[in-house]
Amino acid sequence: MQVALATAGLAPAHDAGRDERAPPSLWARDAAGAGSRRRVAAEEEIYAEGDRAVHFYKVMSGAVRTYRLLSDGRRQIDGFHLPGDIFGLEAGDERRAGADAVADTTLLAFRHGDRDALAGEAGALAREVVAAMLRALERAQDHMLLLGRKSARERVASFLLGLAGRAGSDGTVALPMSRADIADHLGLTIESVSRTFTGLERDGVIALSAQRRAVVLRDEAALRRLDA
Amino acid sequence: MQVALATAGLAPAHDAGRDERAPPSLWARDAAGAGSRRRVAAEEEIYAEGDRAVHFYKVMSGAVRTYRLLSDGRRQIDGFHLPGDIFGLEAGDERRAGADAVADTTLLAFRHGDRDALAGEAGALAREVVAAMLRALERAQDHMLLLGRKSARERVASFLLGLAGRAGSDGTVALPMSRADIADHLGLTIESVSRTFTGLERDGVIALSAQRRAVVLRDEAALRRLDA
DNA sequence: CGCGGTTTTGAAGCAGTTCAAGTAGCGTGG
DNA sequence: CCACGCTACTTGAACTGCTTCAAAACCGCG
Repeated sequence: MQVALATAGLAPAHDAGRDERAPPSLWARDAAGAGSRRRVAAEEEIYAEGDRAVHFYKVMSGAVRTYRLLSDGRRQIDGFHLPGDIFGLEAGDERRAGADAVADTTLLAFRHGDRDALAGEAGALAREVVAAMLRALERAQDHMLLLGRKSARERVASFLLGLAGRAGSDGTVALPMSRADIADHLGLTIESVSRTFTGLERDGVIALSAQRRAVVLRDEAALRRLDA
Repeated sequence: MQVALATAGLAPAHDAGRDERAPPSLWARDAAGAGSRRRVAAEEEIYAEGDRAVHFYKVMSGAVRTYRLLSDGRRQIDGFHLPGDIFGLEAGDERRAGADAVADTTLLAFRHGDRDALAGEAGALAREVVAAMLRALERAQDHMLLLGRKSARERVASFLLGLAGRAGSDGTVALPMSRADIADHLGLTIESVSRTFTGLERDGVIALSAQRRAVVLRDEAALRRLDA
């Protein structure tokens, strides 16, 4: 039940202006296209709201959150981005959301300007970008339904199923993000998230690992029923 | 604070298959491009979730809501579409949201297939479609923040300011939609919406018309403060 | 082994919901 | 033209799911 991108866009490229952050020196051409590699440590900022949008990214490893803030600090994480996901596309030339690494992360960075060039030919990346945009929109819809109309238990169920569907290998789901991140994604408090996990475990629907950062889906059918 | 499109997409056109509804006979070529005119009465369905997506639309007059449903009937309206807005673009060939007219409405309908043709040249419509997609994404983000983190009063304030910004001529905002529609858009109940309106009126922030379907923004600054 | 951060648990509070009337606008038909 | 009946909106009162505030348990780490 994740929402994907910050915002996607086909806006004209703005190559002028300072970059969102001093671009780290760890760049290198990559085989997977025109992207440059960038490494980000856990909890490190990738870009902030208001920054000039120069690049968009593909997650190679790790996990990223994109979020918006209210003036008093309330935060809404609109999506977690896992390996393979593209994020950071913007409609305008300014960041409408912030992004930072949830865990140690490796990214592939592309200039927004390249997109247009790439769009001309039948490049694989161009398709991927368009697909990412569309997926972002669908996820945003799903997430609005979740935030507007689902109970805490339903939200957590949707979240776990969504994660399982994306990163899920077997019935075990890794939770690279903190309870606070989950809470800010699901529109709940950390206490509610924790209590909901506990409740689902008590009911035999899930099992929590000792370190609390992984979940085993014991009764996926029950979760799907909750997903309404 | 509206969210715009159902979902936007550049998916390959699927000209086969039945249309979402028997296309009404009231079609006619229009000067504004390749669109055909379609009239829809208030509360009439334009298309339903699950329908094959054949057209996308531009609102000429009236108002449209696009929404998703949970199995038990809970509804989330992801956006209201006012004159000038484009909605009904889909990533896949199936409708992920339903749409119906809030009031008597006139639409301009375009085949999804046309989009690709139009995209090739530098048509005005093509630009408009892309812009609509991007706007939809930005609005979805704003709306997720609203649904996930704002109080009832803040939600209503955002909603009114959003409407004012779009359809707003002077300080008066028309509300073509019912309280139920507003509630399902803001993730509240009709009672909460009503009480919040009443509360804002009591505090001199807004004034409600006699028929309750229009609002005067008496203290826009106060609303903006609430918008956080 | 003790410290700092995260997660869980507990208890009280409250914003918004739910259930239940009451009121008002409006089209219909007498 | 007004009474009727319908539907939409508002208001009231009680309830509750989630939050808030507080503290305990757990974990990783030096």
